[in-house]
Amino acid sequence: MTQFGTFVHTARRSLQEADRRYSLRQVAKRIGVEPGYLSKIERGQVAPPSEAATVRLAKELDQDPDVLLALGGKVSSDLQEVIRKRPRLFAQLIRELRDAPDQAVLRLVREVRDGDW
Amino acid sequence: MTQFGTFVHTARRSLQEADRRYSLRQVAKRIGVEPGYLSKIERGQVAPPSEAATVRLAKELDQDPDVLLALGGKVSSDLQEVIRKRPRLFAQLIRELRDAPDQAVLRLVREVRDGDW
DNA sequence: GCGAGTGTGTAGTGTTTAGGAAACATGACG
DNA sequence: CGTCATGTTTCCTAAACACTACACACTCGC
Repeated sequence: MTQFGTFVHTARRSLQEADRRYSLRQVAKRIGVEPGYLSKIERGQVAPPSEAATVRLAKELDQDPDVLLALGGKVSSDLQEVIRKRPRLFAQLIRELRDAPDQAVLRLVREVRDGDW
Repeated sequence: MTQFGTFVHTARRSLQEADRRYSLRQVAKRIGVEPGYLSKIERGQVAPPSEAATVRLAKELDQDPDVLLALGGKVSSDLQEVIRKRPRLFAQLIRELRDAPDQAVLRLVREVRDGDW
């Protein structure tokens, strides 16, 4: 999963260009990990961090946590909880949507948001 | 999660009543774990087993793997993969459906199955 | 009463996860 | 030159995960 490291590195670099508070060290400090660890993460030398750390990192870099978690091979635990509460229902829905085009999924989202149940 | 152990124990016992091939030892052997381990699982003395072992157990006991995984605090990795491929889309949909009644989710499932995209 | 089969208790094992500590090298600048 | 600040490297580890090995005790059928 070098995807993860590259993504983080690129995002941070881009912020750093405009604002030197986005050095590796300062970002590491703000999200509560050691600089050495963040360095290894960016270079893909270690596995992506825990869910909690990933979310802190995403927020710090102004990225979507769900996307960053996905790059790290994870799924947010609050989503998992929703599924676990009604496993048959959600398993069926999600498998059904595996090959559906984005459009179709989006339509469902809207349909639900307009709360017509 | 003693839910898990109790569920497994009950399911196995019920099968065992009619068919003595469903002793703890024989089931353990068929799903490829040590009897002592399965015993501890049923009594909640250890955490629920890995995803792979859970699925084998579910099939052996003629139960829905997704349900058993859920009882074990897990979500099937193939579902996770679907989500990880389009994290924003699925995160939004699932969160939107968190409080929706079963009826509403079911309607979506049918809607999608009737493939109207 | 003994052998087969049943479930259980204790102890220990290898692997993975999720990092921390500290030293090192580089470059920029005043 | 000295001294920041930057990123990197090496080494280490505590805890959780997912089990195995094996001895023990009980009971049922013959």
